[in-house]
Amino acid sequence: MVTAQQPMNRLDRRKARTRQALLDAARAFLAEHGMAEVSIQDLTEAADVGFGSFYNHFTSKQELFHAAIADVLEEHGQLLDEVTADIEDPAEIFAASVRKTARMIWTHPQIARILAQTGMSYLASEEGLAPRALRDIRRGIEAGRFHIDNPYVALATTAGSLCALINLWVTDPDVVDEAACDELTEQVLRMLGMPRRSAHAIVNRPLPRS
Amino acid sequence: MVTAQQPMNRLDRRKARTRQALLDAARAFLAEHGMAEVSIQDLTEAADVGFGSFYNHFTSKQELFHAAIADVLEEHGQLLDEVTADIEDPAEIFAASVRKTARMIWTHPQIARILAQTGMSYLASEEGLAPRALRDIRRGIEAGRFHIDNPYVALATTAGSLCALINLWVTDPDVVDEAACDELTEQVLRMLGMPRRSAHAIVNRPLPRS
DNA sequence: ATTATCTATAGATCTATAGATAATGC
DNA sequence: ATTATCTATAGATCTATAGATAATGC
Repeated sequence: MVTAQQPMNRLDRRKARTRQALLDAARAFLAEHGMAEVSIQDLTEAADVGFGSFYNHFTSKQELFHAAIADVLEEHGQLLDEVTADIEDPAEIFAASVRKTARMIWTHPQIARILAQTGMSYLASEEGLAPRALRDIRRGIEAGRFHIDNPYVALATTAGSLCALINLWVTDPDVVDEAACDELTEQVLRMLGMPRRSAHAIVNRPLPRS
Repeated sequence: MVTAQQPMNRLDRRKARTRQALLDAARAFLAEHGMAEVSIQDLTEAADVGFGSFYNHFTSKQELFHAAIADVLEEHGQLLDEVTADIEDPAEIFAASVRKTARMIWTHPQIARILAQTGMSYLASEEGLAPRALRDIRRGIEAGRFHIDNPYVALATTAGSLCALINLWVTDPDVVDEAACDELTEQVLRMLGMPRRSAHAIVNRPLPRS
């Protein structure tokens, strides 16, 4: 979603603000209750926007939710790119991505909750973790650091593990701490065929900036 | 849910039939569309039951769906108990459970789809895979076959991987075959700290009867 | 006689739109 | 003058229940 290149006048900005208010409201509901049981009226009220304005921007709840999720995936992807920008080794990029994603339960709780509830359906998506993880898994295999046959299965396992950890945290916050995040990452690396020793070493590296 | 011990007369049987028809309809919808966007009317129509009869058995959609999911978890648990009845080694019980669960996409597609969509929320549940997996993971640790610190994290990872695999199959059936199921199991075993060699060996054992 | 099922319906809620209002562009 | 927002509302849909009907118990 590239921002418009046209000169933005005040009218356009107001329109964008309304749209964003609706997207924000949708995200809040998604994080809290999933996609279920929300009326358009609830959404416009939460967004503090006139009911009819909804239809200036979206034709259905579905469409709004999809747009909101697309934004979430995009933000997640951006974040991972930042964190891994200075890393060369694909295994380390992968590890940092998983560790950072797990830690989003504290740094970006809303995004984390939405990922946990909807992420699984977007494994084949072109945004967010999926394409990046797939890329790193393939590179890792080429570099001889991972030993698996089917990258898609490995991706599913990684994504599923992360979603499950977030879900675990939602229902039982005390069980999940930073050590648990790193342990999960270590387990995922083992799963990809890394020796126990290397897997342990790699998750104890300092995690790059925010 | 123990079946009533009272003598079942015809009236009771009819009542049970109606209830079951509603549960079956709910399962069909759950497998197909998740919990979203189904009216009670849709459900009673699918069950071929008068609309008002719904309220003889359930007070809300939620309640019906919860009962349906409880049944699914129960059936899943039963199936795993059957498959692992004759196995002693906790690691092997665990492996057989995971392999069998993955294969349910072919043997029990409806249950598989429901697990994939709702399973993550029931990680703390007392039914189905969760308590069994937790038991086997703990036993495996005691027996020195698994090497992990946090059984809950391991459970989350296992469940998440399975749900993700099922989701992958739903969106892209060709990617998932029996080999993929066994590879996933092998990866989960590695993740639990088994040496690569043992993990590979254990998923190539013949899988007990249905 | 009892009990569950079914049909019909009142009331609530939700969606989509039309028309009025307010803000901005030129 | 144009464009987005807001308010009000018609029509559709959905829930919960009351009362009639059908099936079974005794």
